[in-house]
Amino acid sequence: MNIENIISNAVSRALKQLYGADVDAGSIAVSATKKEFEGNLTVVVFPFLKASRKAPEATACEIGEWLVANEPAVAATNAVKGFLNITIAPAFWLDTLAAIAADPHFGVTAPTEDSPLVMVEYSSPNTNKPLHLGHVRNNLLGYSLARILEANGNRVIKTNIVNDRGIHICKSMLAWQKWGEGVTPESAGKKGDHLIGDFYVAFDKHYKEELKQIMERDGVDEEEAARRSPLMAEAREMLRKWEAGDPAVRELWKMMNSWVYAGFDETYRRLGVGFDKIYYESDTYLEGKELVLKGLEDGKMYRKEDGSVWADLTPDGLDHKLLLRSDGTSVYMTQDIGTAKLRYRDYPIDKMIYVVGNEQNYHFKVLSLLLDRLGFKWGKDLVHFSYGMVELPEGKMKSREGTVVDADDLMDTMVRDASEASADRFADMGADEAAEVSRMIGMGALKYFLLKVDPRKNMLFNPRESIDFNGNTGPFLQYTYARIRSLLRKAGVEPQAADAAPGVEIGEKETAIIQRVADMPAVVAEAAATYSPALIANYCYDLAKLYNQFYHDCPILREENGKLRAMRLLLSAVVARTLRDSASLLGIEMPERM
RNA sequence: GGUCUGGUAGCUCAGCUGGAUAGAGCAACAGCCUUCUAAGCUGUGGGUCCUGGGUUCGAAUCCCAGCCGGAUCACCA
Repeated sequence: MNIENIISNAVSRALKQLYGADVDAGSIAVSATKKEFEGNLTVVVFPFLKASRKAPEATACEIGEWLVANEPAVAATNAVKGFLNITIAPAFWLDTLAAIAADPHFGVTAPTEDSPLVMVEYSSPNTNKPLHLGHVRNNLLGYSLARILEANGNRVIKTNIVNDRGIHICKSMLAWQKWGEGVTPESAGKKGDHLIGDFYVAFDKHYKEELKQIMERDGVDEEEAARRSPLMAEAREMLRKWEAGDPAVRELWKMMNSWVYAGFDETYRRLGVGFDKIYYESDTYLEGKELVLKGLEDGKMYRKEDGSVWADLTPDGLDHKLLLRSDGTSVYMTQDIGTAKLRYRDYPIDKMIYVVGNEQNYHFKVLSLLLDRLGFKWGKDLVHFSYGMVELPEGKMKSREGTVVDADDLMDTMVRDASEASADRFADMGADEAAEVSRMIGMGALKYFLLKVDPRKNMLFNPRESIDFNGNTGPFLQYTYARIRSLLRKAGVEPQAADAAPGVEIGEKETAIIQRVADMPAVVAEAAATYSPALIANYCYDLAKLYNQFYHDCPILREENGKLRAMRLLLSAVVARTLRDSASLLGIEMPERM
């Protein structure tokens, strides 16, 4: 049981004995004491005034006296207005430190067979272009979220739905046939996803030119020109052939997609993300139709006179939603229903989380209602983990204007900058280790930068700032870790839980750190409940900052009191481990040296 | 226009289940490396928490209205 609970329980008992009031311990607010006041924890007594029928300060004093007399963990209290500040007994902090040190999995709850089965969908790329900065945010959020849920005792399946079919793929294929037949990633010396992306851009360029010519030649507007475009007609014809299973088209499609997947795999590997199960839209896009037709039969949908099928969502405050076109083909929503069906067939999931940008908020609101209507037990409370766009200082990312930040280029830049900024520090390392540490730092900087901000907000990605390794950054966490590891190496002993010996003098800084470390399970639980990697990031930063302050003021290796030195080493080791474990929930790796 | 979402220091962001004098980082300025890693630490300056009402012992936080920004409202995905 953590200290907050001990205190709130004790206060609850105090209220019962002193005033005969029944106050649920869970409703008593216990928070960290502000640093300008004395104490570790603070209880706000204003809510108890009705029961005590006394002034705030008098009530706080009475409860404080009761706590000192009856709760061993409480060493002293002081009351300021309606705030009861509580100083926890040093022995309690030492016990806490020892207990944390003795538990190798502190802060992490392992899932069991009965744990909820949660599926997290993230990444979900199109196969016509390489991943960009927006995908990076998506991937890091999705992966981190999965880690956090796992650390909080859920069974998690990470999944990816690859959008591998459609008109956009055909554009790339057509462009390859027209302007690059025979070119392969090997012959071009390019990652497959980048190569395909180039052809997609080439299509767009030619298409734009063609539109302009048609508009001038025929004197029509853009919309009409698009209808007359031979290029677009060819692309559509290719899509038709693909859907009909034309062997040549399917063969080309397979080959080009395989190039793209090889490229994606490399990007995923560098990002440090992965999946347990990948779905391909080409396998799932027909699946939803059946469910929709079944729903139609059961009267959950309706058919218009042109043959199209709709869902009436007006009872839920939304609109009517198209599910099958008049020609019987499915739309995006229907495909997502189909994907849900396959997933549920494959796994008996209890909860589904979709990591998808906030431009699709409406889509997922509708999907939730429809899945619920169609009988998926997790439909009603599926989670759309919605995140905002990443903007650049120059404005929005627009692929057409070439202001997209490519994921691979970005990672290259981060690692290169880390390497350059660290060249002097790494002088005593071998080339391999220096490269590996640079990689961890560059990636750590990127991951922390993108994960520390509230996901649902649009964020500003400032390339210059992100490679500044000062301040509230990933490298700061890594630096703190590496420094502690170095300290422990120099100490030459592995600290033991028993080093938190009774009677050791323990200062304010140490207790503040133990208090923060002890928070980790609660922080993980809250991050899991609120789907918030940012919470973990801020926790890591807090802890690292506390430790750095401690480090500068309190000698460790030079401490002459053996017990005190051992305790501080133990504390350092515990901080290092907590930093490593919590940062790993963000996918951030910790170097032993830097 | 409807719906959703955001507005906190010059900039980037925390804090939001109501609690004490609203916090970090960057940028600026001033200190601290013969001592465990200075990618650090300490200090100074910097605020109409968008505005106006309401709820109450107490509001950045909750409610209502308004202003500003973003997203969305396709037989696209």
